[in-house]
Amino acid sequence: MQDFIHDKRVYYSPIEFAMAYIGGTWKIPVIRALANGPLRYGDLKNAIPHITDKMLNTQLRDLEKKRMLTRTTFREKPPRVEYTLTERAIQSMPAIEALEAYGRKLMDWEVEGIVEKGD
Amino acid sequence: MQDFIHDKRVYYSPIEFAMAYIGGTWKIPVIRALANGPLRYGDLKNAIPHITDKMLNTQLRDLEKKRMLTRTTFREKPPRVEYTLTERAIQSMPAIEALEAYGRKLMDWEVEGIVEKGD
DNA sequence: CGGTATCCCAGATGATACTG
DNA sequence: CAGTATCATCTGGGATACCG
Repeated sequence: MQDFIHDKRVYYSPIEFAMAYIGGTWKIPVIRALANGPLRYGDLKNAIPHITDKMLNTQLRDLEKKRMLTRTTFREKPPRVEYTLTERAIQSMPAIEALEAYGRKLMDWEVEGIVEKGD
Repeated sequence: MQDFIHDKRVYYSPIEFAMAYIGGTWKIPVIRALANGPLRYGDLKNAIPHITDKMLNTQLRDLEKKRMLTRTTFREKPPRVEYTLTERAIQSMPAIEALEAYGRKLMDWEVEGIVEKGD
């Protein structure tokens, strides 16, 4: 395919472009945590093991900029902030599930020590 | 899920583990280039735009170590070396295709400037 | 509660040149 | 043909501390 330019960056394939949206260590965990409905910052942090404030913040800002989620502030006492997935993010689910299925297969192979034809 | 330890590294999910096998800029391009059958180093380099010798080598060694492909040397004149995908790599195709489909969707959305509900 | 601000490092990637 | 070697750079992520 031809190169695709977006936001001053060059992508050599649709896959590379998709990776900009769901790649990295934390984007998929964040998307999955929000899959069943909006969550607040604190809930999100509790739902994602090992994530630090810095990484959660960085990822939330980046995902918002990429229009993968929206940030809604409710003027309550105390103020409440909710994060909600957009259609863009919801559409990534099939790819995420395919990745997970493949990851499970790889893990099973490692654990069972299976050696296939060609190894 | 519980943490998964492999080769002295900790993985928090099957997805993270899958990414170790097909993540990064060059692993998927290499796997796809070999999808229709074995290729030699030079053919591989020609088939993958923009890749440098260093990155092609690094990825071939890494993929070989992860048993995603095999390296076969034919004692001919001049010597010939062929790279062939293993079953592990072939099984990654569904995930790769799902990623590509999602990437194309994202590209279309960017180009068409479509704004979905929630944006 | 819901974040920001710094500083820092390792590993991934790139540029360039060289070799059996 | 099929690689290695070196050096430079860029960026994700961690540690730590602070703020309205």
